[in-house]
Amino acid sequence: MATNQKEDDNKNNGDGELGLSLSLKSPQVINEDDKEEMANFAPVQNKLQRSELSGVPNPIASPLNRKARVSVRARCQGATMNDGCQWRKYGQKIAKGNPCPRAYYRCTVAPGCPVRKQVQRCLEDMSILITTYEGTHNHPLPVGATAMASTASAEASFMLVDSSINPLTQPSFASYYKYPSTIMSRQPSSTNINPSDPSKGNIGDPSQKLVATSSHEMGFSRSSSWMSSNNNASPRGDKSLAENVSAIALDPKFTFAVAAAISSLIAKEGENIASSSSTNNWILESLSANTSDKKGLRQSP
DNA sequence: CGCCTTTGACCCGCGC
DNA sequence: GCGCGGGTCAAAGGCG
Repeated sequence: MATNQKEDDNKNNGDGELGLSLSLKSPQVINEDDKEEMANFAPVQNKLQRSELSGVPNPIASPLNRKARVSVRARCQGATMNDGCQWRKYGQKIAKGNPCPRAYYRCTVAPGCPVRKQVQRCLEDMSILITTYEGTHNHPLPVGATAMASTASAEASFMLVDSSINPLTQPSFASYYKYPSTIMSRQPSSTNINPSDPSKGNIGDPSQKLVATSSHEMGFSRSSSWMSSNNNASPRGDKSLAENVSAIALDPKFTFAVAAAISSLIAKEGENIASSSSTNNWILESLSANTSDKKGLRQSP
């Protein structure tokens, strides 16, 4: 029931999450790593169009808004993650190849809100919940979500660097939102490349991981200074990337804060993001990638 | 009573 | 053209 569901969600807000994987995708360009996941959700685009045609009120629906999509992976024992929004379940299917049912939720915070989410357990690790948000909220986020979103966005301040943009010259995601405190760059997994040097060719490698540095702690229960693993830019310099990321990933608040943050950002600037992604493949890769083995989390299969 | 979940049916796109 | 699979609809029933 709804009450039980909410209780589960709340319960799982407090514990049980060990990490997450989060990605902001433009379905127009799909990396190899994302093929399977995107295959799982790709038909949504057409279905959303169909929904519009079938008379579902969707005052802000547009191709740009429809393409806003955020995928969040988090350890969660409950049926869903509580991200601060209200969701109504409108369907459930057992997808081929995954015995775990996929649940479909619609945002009910505001009537006609086009945002939907799909929730499915990871086949390879049943403790991981894959939540895919799609669409743009046409309403202010609830207090809880807004608080989490503002916390995460202001403190973590995600900057998306895509395959063709020079992070130093191109207005970034972070600059859109006027959160200048963070430097984020794609880091190659094996080579030592200074993110400030685009000539090194690190931009555009889909295998590269997005990492962020924050000028101060995120307000979570653990120190959450996000550091590049190899540029030694840390003002603290006393924690390895793995330790830092692990600390972040271990904090359940972070999971939901990030989810809410991205959702909020999309709500605010969905068109900006989408228009930017029309020429680029925006991908916010997992922050937990480096600790995925440890935590049992995996990147997109 | 209102809102929710459940669940079978239906619709549509895609591959063959 | 047909079958399959994913996504959505909507009726039915439950709960607070």
